[in-house]
Amino acid sequence: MTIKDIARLSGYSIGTVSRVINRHPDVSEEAREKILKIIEQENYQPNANAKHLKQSRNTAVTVIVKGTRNIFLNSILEKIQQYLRKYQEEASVVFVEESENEVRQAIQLETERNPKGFIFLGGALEHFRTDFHMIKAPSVLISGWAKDLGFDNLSSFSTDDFEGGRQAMEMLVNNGHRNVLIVGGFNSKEPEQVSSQRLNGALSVLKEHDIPFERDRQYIECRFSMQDSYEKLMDRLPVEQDITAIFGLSDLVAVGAMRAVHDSGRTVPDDISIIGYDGIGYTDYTVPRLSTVRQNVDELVAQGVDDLLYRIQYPREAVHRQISAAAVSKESIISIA
Amino acid sequence: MTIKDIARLSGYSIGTVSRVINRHPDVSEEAREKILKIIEQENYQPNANAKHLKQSRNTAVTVIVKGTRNIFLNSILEKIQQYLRKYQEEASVVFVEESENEVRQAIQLETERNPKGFIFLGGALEHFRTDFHMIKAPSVLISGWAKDLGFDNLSSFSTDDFEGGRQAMEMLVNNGHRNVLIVGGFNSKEPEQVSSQRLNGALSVLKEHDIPFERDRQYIECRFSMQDSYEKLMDRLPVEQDITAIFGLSDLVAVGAMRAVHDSGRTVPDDISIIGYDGIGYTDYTVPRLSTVRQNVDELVAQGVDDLLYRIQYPREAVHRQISAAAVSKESIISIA
DNA sequence: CTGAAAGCGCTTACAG
DNA sequence: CTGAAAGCGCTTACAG
Repeated sequence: MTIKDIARLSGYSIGTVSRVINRHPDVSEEAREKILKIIEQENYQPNANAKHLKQSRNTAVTVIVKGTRNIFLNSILEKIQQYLRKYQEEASVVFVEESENEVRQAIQLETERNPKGFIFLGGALEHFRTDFHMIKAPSVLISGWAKDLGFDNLSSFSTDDFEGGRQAMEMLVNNGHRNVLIVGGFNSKEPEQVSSQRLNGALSVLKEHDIPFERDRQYIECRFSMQDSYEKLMDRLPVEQDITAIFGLSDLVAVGAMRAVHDSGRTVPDDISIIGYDGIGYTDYTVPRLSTVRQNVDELVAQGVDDLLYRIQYPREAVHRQISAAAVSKESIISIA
Repeated sequence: MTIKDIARLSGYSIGTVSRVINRHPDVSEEAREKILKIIEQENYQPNANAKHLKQSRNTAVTVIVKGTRNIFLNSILEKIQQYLRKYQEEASVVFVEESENEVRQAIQLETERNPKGFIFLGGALEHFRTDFHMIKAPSVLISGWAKDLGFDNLSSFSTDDFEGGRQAMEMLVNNGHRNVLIVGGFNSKEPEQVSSQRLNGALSVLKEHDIPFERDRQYIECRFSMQDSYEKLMDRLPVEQDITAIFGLSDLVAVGAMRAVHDSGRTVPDDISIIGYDGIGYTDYTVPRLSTVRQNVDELVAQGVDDLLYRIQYPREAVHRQISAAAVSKESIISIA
């Protein structure tokens, strides 16, 4: 079943059929209806290769996952693929190490494969700032905030991370914790980075309560991985005998922290309370269960993918939206008030 | 830069250039060398759309992941993508729920997109047995054993799961455990299913040691997820006061089991020792650290992908290979000998 | 608003 | 072993 068959069946030329398929305006209502009906009847699917030969665009949306072994991003990826599938869209996927520049990778992919759109899962804003202007395809950043970069082909959908950070810290403070460690991310450079937002939200709560926080000592940078969190904390916990709580800026960081607390001879939550961020399923099965700030992954994915598919069809300006999160209290926090 | 440019630069026709690119035998050594040199010089990449328009094959390899929220399969997926990338190959990915028929999905995808090859990550042998004959593209099953199905376009690479199951149970038995529960998978139907292999390996060890095992009572079916394992064991643990060890047929199952043991008022490993299977990174961060049978993911991926790419180029018969695994002892097992 | 035709970049019988 | 040419299924100026 090709465009030729549809043309024959409808009595119009292949040119007109093509115009109908591509929503070209200069087609009579009559022709459009008749042709659409036949396309439907015959369950005709245009050949993507032929289409993109002309347009020299690839048929797939390319998803770029920044970071490996990241359970949270993997769970988003699953949802994205399943959501795209509903619209018969193909998801091509590329995993980029945290140390690599994901935008440069995308630039290279655009030359090699020319995907019709990019979805970035996570990412370093500095790379977007310096390199994204080279990207032409409609793109969306999920779990990141690109509004202030001002690219007209880059939308972004993220959790309201400042507010999420606030909620996490409020939960600790409300339980009487005044001496906390915050762990995760690298926040010197980009204030819009998700980890900075979460950190700043948390700090704003401390400030409101007049709780002192020595940033150099009490904020610990590390990758969003169990391993890095664990190693950094194994170094620091021995010299931090007074802290009563840890806010891990991602669940993986919090899980690494739980293990480090244990290995440094203290107990969660009796000696140290812990809260994470993301809401990965695993937080229900740790011992103790991990309190966390649950991101609304379904909403992030639905809005992000909808926006991208729309902009692939009908160019319009990028949109930026924040989705609210909710802290969830579990066994890993005790009240010391 | 198109095939035309290469033809012009080399002095040969585009037909000959095309033959060189596609490794067609009927080309003189002289022409081949000259053309390859120019291709190299100019860094020419054939246009995949044009190529596949003719061959009407999609440019991507489609990876079908059987199961969502499966950390182990996600980690394999990451490696597969990175490995394919090295060869400039595109990975299109589809996640299929455990309850769905992954082979029927593939059949549909083959009609819609005609990928040049399929990689199945995990899967139910019964679906392969009944439906795979409809698949034409070269395929490989990773983490599954398809040798006995005898399809000539389906290779398979798996861990030697019988041996892996043996190692896990030997570790328990050597530590004095004689009253164990084995949890995970659905083993009534397919003896070649990975879970059956692991189970049978474990049972063979018990038999050698003359340790009794009431299969109906001591083997518990469940999905390879934390949640299902947790729920099944919360039901069963109260009535199993005598057991001293649990073998989870996947790490996720073992993690769910750890939590269930805890919630039923017992302690790991003091009351109940636990060993898992797969070797996901998380086993290093649980409290206590989880003993497991580590699968050699790098090897599975390297061999599986190499075989598939080779067979896409040069049809040959499917290969089936088992890769050895190694049990790793950690804190979740104590000796009661 | 519509059709006829050129052309996208490649592969592959066919003829030599 | 090689070239000329048809054709894969589509899009899009061009002419009407």
